Amino acid sequence: MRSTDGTWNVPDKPTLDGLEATWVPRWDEAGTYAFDRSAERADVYSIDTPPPTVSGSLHVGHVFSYTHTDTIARFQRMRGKEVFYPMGWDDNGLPTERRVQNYFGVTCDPSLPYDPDFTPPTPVAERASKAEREAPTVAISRRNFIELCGSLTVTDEQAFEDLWRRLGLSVDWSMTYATIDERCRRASQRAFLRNLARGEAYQAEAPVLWDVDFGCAVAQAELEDRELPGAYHRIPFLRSGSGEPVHIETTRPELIAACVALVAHPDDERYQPLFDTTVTTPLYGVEVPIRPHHLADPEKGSGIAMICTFGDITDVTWWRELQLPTRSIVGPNGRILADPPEWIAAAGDGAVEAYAAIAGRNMRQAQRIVVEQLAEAGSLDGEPRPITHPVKFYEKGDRPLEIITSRQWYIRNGGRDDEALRAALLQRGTELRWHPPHMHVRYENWVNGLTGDWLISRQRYFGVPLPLWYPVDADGEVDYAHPIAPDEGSLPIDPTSDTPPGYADDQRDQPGGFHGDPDIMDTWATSSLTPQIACGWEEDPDLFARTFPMDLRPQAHEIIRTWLFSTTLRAHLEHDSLPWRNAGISGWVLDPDRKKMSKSKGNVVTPLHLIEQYGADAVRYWAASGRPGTDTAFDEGQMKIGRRLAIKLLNASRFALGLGSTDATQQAIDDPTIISAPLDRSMLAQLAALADECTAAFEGYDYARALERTETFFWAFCDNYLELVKGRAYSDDAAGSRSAQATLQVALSTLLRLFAPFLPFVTDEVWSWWRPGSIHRAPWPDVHLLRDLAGDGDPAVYTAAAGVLGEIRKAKTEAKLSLKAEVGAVAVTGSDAHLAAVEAARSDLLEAGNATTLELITGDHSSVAVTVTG
RNA sequence: GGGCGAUUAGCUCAGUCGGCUAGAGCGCUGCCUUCACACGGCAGAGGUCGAGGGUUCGAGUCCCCCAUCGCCCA
Repeated sequence: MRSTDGTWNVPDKPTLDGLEATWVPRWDEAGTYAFDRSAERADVYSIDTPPPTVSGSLHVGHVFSYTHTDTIARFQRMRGKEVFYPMGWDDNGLPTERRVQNYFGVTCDPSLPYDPDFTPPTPVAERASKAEREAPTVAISRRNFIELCGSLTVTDEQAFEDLWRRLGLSVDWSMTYATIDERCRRASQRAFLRNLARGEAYQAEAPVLWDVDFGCAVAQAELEDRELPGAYHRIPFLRSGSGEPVHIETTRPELIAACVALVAHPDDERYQPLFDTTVTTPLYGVEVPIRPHHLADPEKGSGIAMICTFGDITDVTWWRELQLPTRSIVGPNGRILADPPEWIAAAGDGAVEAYAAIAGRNMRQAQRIVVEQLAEAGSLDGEPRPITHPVKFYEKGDRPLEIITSRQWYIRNGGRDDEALRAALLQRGTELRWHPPHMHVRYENWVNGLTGDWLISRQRYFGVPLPLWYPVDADGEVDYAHPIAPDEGSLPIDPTSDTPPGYADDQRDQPGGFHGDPDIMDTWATSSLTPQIACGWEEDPDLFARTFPMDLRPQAHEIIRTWLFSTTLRAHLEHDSLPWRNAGISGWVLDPDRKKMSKSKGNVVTPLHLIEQYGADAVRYWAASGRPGTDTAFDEGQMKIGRRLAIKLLNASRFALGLGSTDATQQAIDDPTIISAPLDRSMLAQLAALADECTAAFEGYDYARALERTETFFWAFCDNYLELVKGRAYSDDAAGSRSAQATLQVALSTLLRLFAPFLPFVTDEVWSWWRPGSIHRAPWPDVHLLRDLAGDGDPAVYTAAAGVLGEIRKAKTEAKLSLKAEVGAVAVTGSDAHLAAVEAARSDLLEAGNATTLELITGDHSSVAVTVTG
């Protein structure tokens, strides 16, 4: 406990128990981590913390990466930087919608009116009977749904904050934001409107990847490939005139009705004669041309492919580049359109009849039916040939994506036709300092692989609304070409409830009135602005000037393509700068089978019980042992070691400080000759080297190295230095004792501060026994001061003495004796330099080894002979 | 298919500019207790550094190639 009268207060029986409960509130009350916004930019270190998704539970993967960042934050703070370290919550978007749906058993129906007296249903998990738990979901209005999302996230966020505090994150909790809060909605809408004004945002009626279950467009960054079984169906198309068959092979026969052309490679001699002739589709008899295109793969299937609008993204390329017509048959619900489209109707009754069989069916049903129809018509050549192929999915989705044509909003990202922008973004990637450096490659891969602009509109509810209205003409048609934007001063707005300037509310969706855009923006469209949001862009120019561009973006590697890239893009467009100078990329936590921990695999470990069992410092120790960018196995064994280290710190500190409550540190600073013993000076010289190394490691974002070196030094310090000076420290030799005490205090103070970024609880606890203030606001060890105190100290003395002491211990252990057993003669053979180093620690060695004589023999080889007398 | 990373003791990992006999912790084995520490300490055993080739006086480290695993991209 902290002394109040200047005396030390070293407990007899120090313990780790209850440290979190003591220190979390104490740091809070003292404002230990509060950001001082009067600091100049050069003295600020600002961190763009990843806002965790609050709809899920925290797992050890979060603890892992957030601890890495916290060690950097604490190092920078001790180095004298004013650390700007806010936390955010990502509550915006689909994960929250799903959680609310499942938690309360509700669904959103935008056609329902708002119910101001709405009472949320009892959470499903709290319902008394099975029947109640299995009751049908309750449909509620969009606004009620959004309010419910808001209330649940508040609860979730509090639980997250409590855990983060308990883990010891040195966040300034007064600056927390949430991606759905008013400030974020305003920033997100403002940034979009600026993109729009500069021509960086645009809308287009175009084919988009579409999740049929969510009824929502999906961006390239949200895709993932999954290997699925499929089958090549070999199907003849008949040449117009001759009726000669041309066989195509397709995995999607159900889309024949959407076929607009066949395509083969221009160099493919088999098909060259057919180019610009036509064939008719089976079942429907629609005439389509055969066209050449270099993307047709002669090796694949029969080498000639059917182009449908749209079966996959290659179809979209062909459709665009060959300027083919659009013949869509799939609706937004993932089912075949109910009414026969015009080109089918025009092809005659047979076509309409064939189409009617699949109208309204889902893709799986439609395929089965079409295959049967083809077989009956003799239009299926052989059995379907099973294959496994990659299919595009929404990363959170359950069924393959379809491609449908719809009006959506985009932000230019260099992926479509703007090579200058792409080059500029690649350049930003080289300006950013990556830790570890090889992560830069992932960014380059992604930017180089972009195939289109960023689709930001989403047909969902809980998110930041697109801040636009559209005029409705006299015929009641919405005029999308002339969007109406709000003034920045009125943000944030919801166009489905707010009225545009110059209109009255009763003109909503009326001829001559307006229509509010019902879409929301991609969650990344808000998350990509976390530096601007955290730093107070356009709302607090003073704060912004002191914190932006930020110093560090910590994040995991799998979201380089989404979060890191989109943030870089937004800052480039808005500020013509990088959003931060450094990117610190954490690896993943793997389970013992080296699989990534994820909810879907069911192998996640939640952290709370680990903190309870081992202590926050121990859990942090495990996390900080994982090097930047390196995947690390979850290992409770490491936490046990961390806990042991923390206990060792308590006990070693108790010893070092238990010799007397005199501040020998200041005395030594005033008069460095107080530290007179060669061993003491030697150890301090090595300690200075350690501090140097740790500083360099932290400056290179290699916290793990700093921890490892400090730990190794400390353990040897306990085994060797403490044992060597113990006798002298307790002895009547006033000068020797004083030298030992001063050295112990300097060393302890230094080691505690080197450990402080990793073990914030135990180090502040020990600090409080004898030092004023928090260790976390104490200065990082001053290497120059340590070197001054070490004076002419020769590092070899400590090393040599530790070596001889080790040999004495070994001899006693091998003789199965207590380490306190008496030893007769110790004879050290070695070079003159080595012997001189041993000689310098003679009396400490005799005392620590409980030996009677120490003989030094010059020789070519080093050895130590110990005569155990018993 | 292209790229990045990894491969060192039973396990988890260090190994910085190429330089003594390749290190640590865990686990295992043995020993030592009360004067900092049994929530402990000390010591011991344990390795063809994934395979092969090359450069070099000298390679875990640099180069080439291969294998396996993971990830990113197509």
